[in-house]
Amino acid sequence: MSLFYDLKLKRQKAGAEGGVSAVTSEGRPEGGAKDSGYSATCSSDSEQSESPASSPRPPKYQHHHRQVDSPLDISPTRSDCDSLLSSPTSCQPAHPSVTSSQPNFDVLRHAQLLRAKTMAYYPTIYPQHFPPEMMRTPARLNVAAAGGSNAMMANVNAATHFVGNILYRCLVQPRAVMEGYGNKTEGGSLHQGGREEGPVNLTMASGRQSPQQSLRSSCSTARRRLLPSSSSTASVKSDFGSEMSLEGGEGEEGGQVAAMDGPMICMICGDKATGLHYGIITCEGCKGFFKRTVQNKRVYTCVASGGCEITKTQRNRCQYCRFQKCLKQGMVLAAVREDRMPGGRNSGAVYNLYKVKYRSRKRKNNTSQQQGLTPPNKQQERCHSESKSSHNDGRGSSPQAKALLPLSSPTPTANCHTAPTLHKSDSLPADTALDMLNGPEDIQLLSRLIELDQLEDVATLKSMDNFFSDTNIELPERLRKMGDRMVIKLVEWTQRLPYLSTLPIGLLTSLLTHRWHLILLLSTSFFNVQRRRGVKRKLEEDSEGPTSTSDRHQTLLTRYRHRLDSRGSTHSPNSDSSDDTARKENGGQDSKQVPTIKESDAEVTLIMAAPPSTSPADSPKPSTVLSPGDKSLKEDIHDSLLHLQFYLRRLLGREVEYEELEREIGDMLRQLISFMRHLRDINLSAEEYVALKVLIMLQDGAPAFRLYQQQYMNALMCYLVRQHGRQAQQRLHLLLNLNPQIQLAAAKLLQNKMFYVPFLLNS
DNA sequence: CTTCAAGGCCAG
DNA sequence: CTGGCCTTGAAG
Ligand SMILES: [Zn+2]
Ligand SMILES: [Zn+2]
Repeated sequence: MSLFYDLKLKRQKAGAEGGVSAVTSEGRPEGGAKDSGYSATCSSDSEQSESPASSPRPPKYQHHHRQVDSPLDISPTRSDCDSLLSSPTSCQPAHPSVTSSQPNFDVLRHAQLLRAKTMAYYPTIYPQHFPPEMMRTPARLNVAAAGGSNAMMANVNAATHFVGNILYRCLVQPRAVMEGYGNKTEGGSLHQGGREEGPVNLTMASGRQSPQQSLRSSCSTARRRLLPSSSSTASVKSDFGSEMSLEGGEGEEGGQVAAMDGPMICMICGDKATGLHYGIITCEGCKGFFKRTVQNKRVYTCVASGGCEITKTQRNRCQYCRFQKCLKQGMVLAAVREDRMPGGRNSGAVYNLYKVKYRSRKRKNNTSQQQGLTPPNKQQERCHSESKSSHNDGRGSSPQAKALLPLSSPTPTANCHTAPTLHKSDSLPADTALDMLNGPEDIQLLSRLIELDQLEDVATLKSMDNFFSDTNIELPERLRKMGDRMVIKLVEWTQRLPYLSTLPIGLLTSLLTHRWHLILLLSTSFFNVQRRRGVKRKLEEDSEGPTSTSDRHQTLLTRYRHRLDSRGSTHSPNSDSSDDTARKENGGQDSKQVPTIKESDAEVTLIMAAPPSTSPADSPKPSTVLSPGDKSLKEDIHDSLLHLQFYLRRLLGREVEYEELEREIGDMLRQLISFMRHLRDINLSAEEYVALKVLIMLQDGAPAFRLYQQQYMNALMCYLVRQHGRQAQQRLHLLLNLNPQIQLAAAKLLQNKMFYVPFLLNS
């Protein structure tokens, strides 16, 4: 097994509690498997450990002369750069191990799968944009092919060079870039004008921050604590209930849906079933397996190709495939209670997701009158007893409307669990194709994204430990190195992205060219927030025992909400934000949600695609309540200024006046800090962060990317549904709202030639 | 009071 | 980690 798996195993052991753990089949203790040979089906070819992608050659940057017009400008001069370009080490990844990560088989498989499917529906897309050879050769294979420099490597070099050129120039010479490339891009190049200003009034909340000067962030854990942003998602009342109830997942293959004969058969493994569990009929084992997986947020990997057969005797051979089957068969994630409250019945919202209802479990006629032309061959247990039909009707109209929108948010539920199902009847075949592509894999997509993000060390300058200390090297050189690393990281990152990794690197490069600033801003901001969180948490842990009353309190609160929820109570105790624990752990998420509950998909799309200059005004902001944050914001800015002052002094080797600094970048910093604070306040999770990043990169691009965008959007939505239940849509809206803010802040950074600032803040 | 799905327990 | 068995507790 390659390094890839070894790492995962270690992680599993290490981060047992709380965080998402990734495990492979091998991850299990031998003893666990009933039959020792469980690797029979899954073993497959082990990965040939590939050597880290040989580092791309340093790009040759060309610069335009420019004069240093600001005392804070630390851009290198042309001569500086040119003379340094030849440095052979400049582009060597600091951590070779990092670069060796490659998409695993699943990724490739999915990508290929998707490719195949999309090709079927869009016969014109690929030939047009992607040369066949490119499509046929997954990046990973190229790398593995080792051999000398192959075509792949050449591509990487080219891409690195290209993007690097631009990125570097943006970093140090934003003006040139803006003028040179700014307008030639179709989609979202930085909008020159960035004269926006204020509309980004996100602030709020209390909280003090401490500008950590010490870089103690543990970089290795790219997937830090994924802990669910807020454990109490069960807020009461929300008209979302019905919205969410999806299209009663048309059944697709019902697997061995026992003919209902005497003994019930597990729909997952065929073992003797003990009843309805999480939406379908399963055995005790599959029930427990599903519960543990969801509760512990475990992520598996199939060592084979993801097609392992799940039977009573083999079900323990591959957790990945077992879980996939669970999802495919319709087990409902939301049925696993976050508050762990036993007994009772699930709320209607969850119940509506069930494929099989408690009641009419015995008679499972199959008269689906839906529009779904799903082959009703295999009868699914579905009872259209009560409300179900009404839900379907309700949403029936929406799909049409959003069909044409590029960024329409997916329907909350169904996509997560049911594969091909859904309405194929609706208009465009295109959308049908999209739906077809949504498999249960969605659930794990985000986890995978987190794993392969690996941008933390760049965003925090972690990998540039000698960035400040190494005074032997000229500042320009160090800056250039930083730029190099960023470029390489970004390019590599795009190549690791599921689905996208098979695209010609030229396309990815093109995307990056137009979006790198947004991606970097989001990344740096996210990790900045992450670090503060980490520090804060640490302080808290140090001061108080592990599980104290606060935990219990939290649980109780959650339970309370859960109860109310299931009862359909109408009065919402949103005001309970006064509760200490609620505010602390929850970040006030619930109470902060804006009333704009049902945003039409159209609006969502608008927000996502809207240029910074216009969107801020119309997009509903999470207008925060109290504004004790005002003072805090000032403090934050002040701290950041001090922080920057400190580092700039080190970098420049001379004193920097605080006032001067404030004058120069105060404005921009205010915007940047506001954005970071906003991220903190909404408690952006790692999953949301990675998903958002990809979505931003793909936004309003070529139509060919819509499919991919939809993929990621669905994955995000699945995650949100799982985390926020009925408030998923609101959450999505909140997240998409970040886009214009990001564009504003990023544009401002470029405009002021201060793109290095967020990096320094993280150092 | 009976159902029965959810969570918990804990040998294996 | 698994999964058989037990306790819960809203719904009927
Ligand atoms: Zn089973
Ligand atoms: Zn498998």
